[in-house]
Amino acid sequence: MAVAARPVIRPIEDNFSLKERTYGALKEAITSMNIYASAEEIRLDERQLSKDFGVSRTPIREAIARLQQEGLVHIAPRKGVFVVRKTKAEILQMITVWAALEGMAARLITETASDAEIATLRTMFATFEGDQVQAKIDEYSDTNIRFHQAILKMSQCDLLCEMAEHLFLHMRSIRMRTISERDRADRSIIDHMNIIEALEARNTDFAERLVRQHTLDLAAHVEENVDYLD
Amino acid sequence: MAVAARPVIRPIEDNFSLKERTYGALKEAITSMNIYASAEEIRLDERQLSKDFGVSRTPIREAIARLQQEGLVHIAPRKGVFVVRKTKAEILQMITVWAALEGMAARLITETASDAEIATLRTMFATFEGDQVQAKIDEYSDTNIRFHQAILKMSQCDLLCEMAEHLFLHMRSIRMRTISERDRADRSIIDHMNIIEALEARNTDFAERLVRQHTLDLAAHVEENVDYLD
DNA sequence: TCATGGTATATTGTATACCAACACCGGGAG
DNA sequence: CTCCCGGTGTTGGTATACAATATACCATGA
Repeated sequence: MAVAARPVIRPIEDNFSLKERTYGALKEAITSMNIYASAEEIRLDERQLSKDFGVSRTPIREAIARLQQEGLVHIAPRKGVFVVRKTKAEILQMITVWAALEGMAARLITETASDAEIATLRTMFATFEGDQVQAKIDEYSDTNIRFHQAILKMSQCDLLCEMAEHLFLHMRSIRMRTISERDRADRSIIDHMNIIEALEARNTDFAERLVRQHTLDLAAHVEENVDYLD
Repeated sequence: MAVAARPVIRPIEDNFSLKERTYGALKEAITSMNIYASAEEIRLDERQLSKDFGVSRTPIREAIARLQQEGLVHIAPRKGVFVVRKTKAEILQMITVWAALEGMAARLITETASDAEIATLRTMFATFEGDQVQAKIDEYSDTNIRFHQAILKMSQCDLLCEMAEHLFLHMRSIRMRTISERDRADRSIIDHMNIIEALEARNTDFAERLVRQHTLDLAAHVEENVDYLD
């Protein structure tokens, strides 16, 4: 059968509104910058942004309103819009909540995920056999993050994933590298393997406990070693 | 002594901007209405709201942008803004996350709260001695909600509290009354007492497990009995 | 009668002008 | 030298005009 002369299947690439694009651009800019590098507050000038983006202030303001709701910026009436700096206490709370979310994700995985899915977790660490971890410390850092995101995703609970992602967004500006440092990497990979084993064994309570404790250990580490906050 | 000619005491309560007040008003309106009463979508008309509130569209739009970010409304470009209706699956996910959060709260309570604080939980149920529960079913429903909020608050973790509150906001429109029905009230109060005991005993793991299971039981109940969603 | 295309209208998206409030700075008085 | 006060500029807040587009309705022709 001949193919009909249909013009073309054009899904019409997303016509994002200016508000949407401005929101995305600002969010990206904020999360990718190191907020804690300079001591002084970082201010967003509506009119300046308006010129930079080449749009009017209206979409800028709506984007800022959303960023405010998201907790990324603080609007000081008649003074300016400022990027919020999380306090150490707030970071610790975020990690605590993260521990709760990821722990629940682990539970769900033991109940619903397939063996094949769980098996994919092992492959993530295939390149870190033996003592390769120290050598590929940067690469491991990325893998580390992807591992935790994989756990969340595998839970099949979109909300869980979304909320954890949101928390992670706020922590991106803090250099995660310094958090999972060399001396922690070895311990980390052991934890991960134990977690995978618990998942494979469908040991719900144990898997949750391991995941929770692993994340709470991070909190303790931050509590003790991170000092460039506040 | 004559009263000085002070202009007025005015605590200047309305230091809130129009955007802020519009946001609050819309949020209150949305959460207090029963979204699922009618089958058709509920639309918010900017111009209508503009007239109702007596302000221009700008603050309305900024408030709507925030509500969108919060997940309460959906903006369909050039078509209108609509109050989002949560699906049953989304509700179940919210309850699941809630279980994780409140479980973690219970953990924290066993580690940091004072005996006196924990004791206050008992007083909440003082008026429901014996079989009073069935008689005061409505009142118990409120107490039930306050109990869970008290747990979150007592955890001393503001973020935990805030995120749970946010989840609760989305569920308010669903009649919680029907969720904690007569036949569940008895079981509920038993669970609560067990939870309090575990907290008092500082039994971290057990308290968490009881709290988590109590909430997951709710999820199972919703799964089975709630059918006015979707 | 039905399909098709144009058009009117309604609704949000965007730009811009103006306003009110606050910060900042400089000068004068003590 | 310090402190107060007022002018002035900057900034977010608000209103409104205009543009773009989705939708419904209607006319027209097969």
